[in-house]
Amino acid sequence: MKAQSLQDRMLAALAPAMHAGPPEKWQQRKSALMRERLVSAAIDCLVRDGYPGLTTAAVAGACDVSRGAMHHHFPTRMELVGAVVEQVVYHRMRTFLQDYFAAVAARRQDEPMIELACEAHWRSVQTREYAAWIELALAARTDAELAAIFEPAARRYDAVWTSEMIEAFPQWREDWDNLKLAHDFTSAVHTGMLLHAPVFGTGERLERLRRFAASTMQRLSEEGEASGRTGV
Amino acid sequence: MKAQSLQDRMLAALAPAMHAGPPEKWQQRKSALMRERLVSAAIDCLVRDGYPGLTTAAVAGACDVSRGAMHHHFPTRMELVGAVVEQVVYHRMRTFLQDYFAAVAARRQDEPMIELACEAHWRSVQTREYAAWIELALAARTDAELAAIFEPAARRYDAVWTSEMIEAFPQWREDWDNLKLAHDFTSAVHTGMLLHAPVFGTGERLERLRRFAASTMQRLSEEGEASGRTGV
DNA sequence: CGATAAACCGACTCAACTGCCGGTTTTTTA
DNA sequence: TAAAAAACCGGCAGTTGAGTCGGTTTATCG
Repeated sequence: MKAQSLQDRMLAALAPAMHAGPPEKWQQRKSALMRERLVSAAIDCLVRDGYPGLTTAAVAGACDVSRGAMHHHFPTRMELVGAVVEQVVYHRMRTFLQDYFAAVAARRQDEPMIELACEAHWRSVQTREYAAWIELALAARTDAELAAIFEPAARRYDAVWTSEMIEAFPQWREDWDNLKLAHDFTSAVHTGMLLHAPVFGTGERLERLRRFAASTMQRLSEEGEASGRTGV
Repeated sequence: MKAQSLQDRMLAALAPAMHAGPPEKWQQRKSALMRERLVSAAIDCLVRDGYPGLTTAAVAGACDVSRGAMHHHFPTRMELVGAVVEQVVYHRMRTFLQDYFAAVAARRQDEPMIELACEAHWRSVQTREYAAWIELALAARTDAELAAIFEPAARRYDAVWTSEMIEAFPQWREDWDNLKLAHDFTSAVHTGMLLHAPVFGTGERLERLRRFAASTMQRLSEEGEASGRTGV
């Protein structure tokens, strides 16, 4: 099935480096497990206390291991951060694709695809991994060392999205600029909504904004169809 | 002139506490001047190195004064942060209002007001003070001490905007929900654009998104007019 | 089983930051 | 002009965090 292979290709292009060797002696497996625990704990720290709260002591403590053990897997803090970045980028793509294609498979006949995509994106943006993404993106603005790791990864996410989507939806090709625009727009609005949540709250005011953004995308899509593109 | 008094009222509601005593002995003036220099230097630190980079040593150094002198004006770091928050909130409102009303005064007959407002907002969001606002807003998400200072100020900004605008544009009253929606929407999109700038770049891709957001607001405004509201 | 390597531990050094305080210079006031 | 007050200085804890290192336990292989 086409959607499945698309998912596979996009995820493979962003998969963390470690997902490789299948021989898997027990010690290698134990090591990989520990790395996963450490990365997950690091994401928790990031979400709870922000980038400055991502300290070696906090991460090691959350995993009930010593700082020495952690040093064995991640010699420096920045190497741990690098693993977190890989995981977060991968998870963002995976969550959105899974959610979106599941919704497409289950959709009623009259539901527009673009609406499903907006809703899937909004959900993907509310995960703890995306909260970590935001913390990293913000910190990277003023931390050159982090930017050297994060920004290439963020651009890679963007590049994968762009290159794969143009191949997956050839019928949008004449309207390609609008699909990119829709993606940029949705990303910007949803990120901005998360940032303004302390003021906007999480109730009707936010929900109204979310619906307005989705209907704007709906309209953009209809305009594309009207100007000659065949429906998706 | 009505616009002038509106500005005055909105700015007065957000003005920093220190703008008061007119007697002004030389020493008081000197002290106020030093406080301004320190706050301005703190904003520079915030923009350049983020909230963790806002250290007492960096701020004092940027002003060529000792940490001891700084301690005289701001006994703790958080008191300096409080002054920065006041300044940033005030500046955001001031920049937008001045820019907007200047544009309105100089507009050609066929230019829609909503377009001017979007452009003024986009410009106000590109100042160093708004960059500082973003750093504070983000850091406040995971720093309870900062949140206790910043979030009330941010909500006050929001409340002033809401309460004054409803009075300044009574002809929008039937369409009031849409005006609030437009403001929330524009804030969210522009903030999201700033955050995605490292990926989107600052060229045509960003400009296209900005124009699309502005035209979306234009359309929202026209719908309001069509449904019975008189033009502004 | 013995040797080698990987996983893990706890203590140490070094640097950076905040808050504090005694002392000095400049301005105000009586 | 002398005393009081405000502005300013520089150094001293106390804390926290990153990175390093010798030593210990556990798995792997000959």
